[in-house]
Amino acid sequence: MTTEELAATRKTGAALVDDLAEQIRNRIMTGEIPIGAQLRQAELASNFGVSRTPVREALRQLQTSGLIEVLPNKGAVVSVPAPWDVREAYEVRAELEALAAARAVRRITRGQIDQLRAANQEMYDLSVAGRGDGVPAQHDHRRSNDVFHTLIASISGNARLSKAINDINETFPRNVSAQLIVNDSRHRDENFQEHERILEALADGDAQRAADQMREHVIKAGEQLARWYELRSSTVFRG
Amino acid sequence: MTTEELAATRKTGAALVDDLAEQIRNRIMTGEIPIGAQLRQAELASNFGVSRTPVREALRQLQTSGLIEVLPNKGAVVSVPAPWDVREAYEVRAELEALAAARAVRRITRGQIDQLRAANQEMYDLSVAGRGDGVPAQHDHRRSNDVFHTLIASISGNARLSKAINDINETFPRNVSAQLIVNDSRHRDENFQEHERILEALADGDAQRAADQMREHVIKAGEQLARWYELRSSTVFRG
DNA sequence: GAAAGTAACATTGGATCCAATGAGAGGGGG
DNA sequence: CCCCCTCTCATTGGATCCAATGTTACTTTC
Repeated sequence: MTTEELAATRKTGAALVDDLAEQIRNRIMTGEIPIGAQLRQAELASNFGVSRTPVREALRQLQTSGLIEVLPNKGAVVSVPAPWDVREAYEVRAELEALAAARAVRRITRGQIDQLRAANQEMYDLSVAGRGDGVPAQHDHRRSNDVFHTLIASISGNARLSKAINDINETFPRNVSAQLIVNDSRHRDENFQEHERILEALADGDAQRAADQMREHVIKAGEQLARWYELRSSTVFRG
Repeated sequence: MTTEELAATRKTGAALVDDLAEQIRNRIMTGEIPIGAQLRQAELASNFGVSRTPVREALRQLQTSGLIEVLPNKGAVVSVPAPWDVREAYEVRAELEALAAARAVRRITRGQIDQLRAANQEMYDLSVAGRGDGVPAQHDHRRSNDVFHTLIASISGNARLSKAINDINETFPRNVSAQLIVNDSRHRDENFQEHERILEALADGDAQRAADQMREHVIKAGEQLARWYELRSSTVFRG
């Protein structure tokens, strides 16, 4: 299908705009729209079968969340994350997820621990099975990883905390980090074991350890992502 | 002057929309536009001397940041904060500001400590002088308070952290907390002394204590704000 | 042949238009 | 007397319009 108007079964108002923003965000997150790419209003409008008006409102939302940058009279481009900015953001995210893990200790149930363990195992299996399979494997992997992290955040019982973590996550396309973990067995194993350590701390009811393990894990993930963007920018300058 | 078009000297594009969003946000933050109030596009448009188009984009930005809610075909209203939501948000803010304080310890200079001390003293003096003077005193007080907190955040050296803290702050109108502190001498004194304790920890280079004091201070402020909203909602239901 | 100017084209951006939905008043029926 | 229906008005929301700005390719000149 050339357009996705079928999916947007005649929504209207805030619903339509939010939906547009969500779909554009997804395309950026998955890398379908690459970093630095121009977002032309007319093109997006025809893609989604609407006029430019709601598209522009959706772009404003994405601008506010920092995923795109809007230059006066030049339009919107997907933000290219600076490595230092990634490190800063992940330091914040690490602290927030550490808080979430600490809080989750007091509220987590046996069933939820099993759920988390299953998500982690699934993520590992997907990584092993999908080596080199490219985009779909990365996509599935990212989903399981998101399940793991968002589940802990939601168990924390603080909706604002979940939202704050999510807001940071939505700032950077993360298909790249999935790529790393899927294709590099060392990263994959480390990632799996870090999750397991967090799980153990949660199961033990050790809030301090859960927080520390989570903080360390997220910082490490951020470092990998920052490195990837460093590599990428130097490649771009060469190529 | 009836309109503020003078201030908006023919801006255009993202600059105009951002400016509109900023001005509307200010009016909400100061209470000039009260909580729960309807925001009519046509009214705002004529107030600012523009058409409804950029106003709608500005409203989308405010919607994304959570300050207003947009209901389909019914327009935008200023969000009325639920007390539990305020507590949750301030728990997050407390953690972020604690991190900022801890990080600031390693970077703060003697001059900056003096600056902070001056801001705190000014805030106290303004509170004493402005008792009962109403809106202007509250406004000045809130500004000095903001200086104190944003300065520490900026000293932390993590721009994302500053932004995350700011994003949470911009979610709730805070004229009310200023009102509390200006008019209640006990709150005023406690606020002053909490700031002093944070300053001492910063001056001593004690990251742990700075973080703990800051966390406690912000949680307490959040509790006050939440209480205020509780009181308000029960009053509204009676009146 | 290169650089600068210019003219056509593409794109953004605010204003305006009209359809659609919602709110409220007035009137008719139970 | 109260309830409900309908008609009208206010407001939102997407589409369209036109001016303004930016970009690119072509031409002209040195």
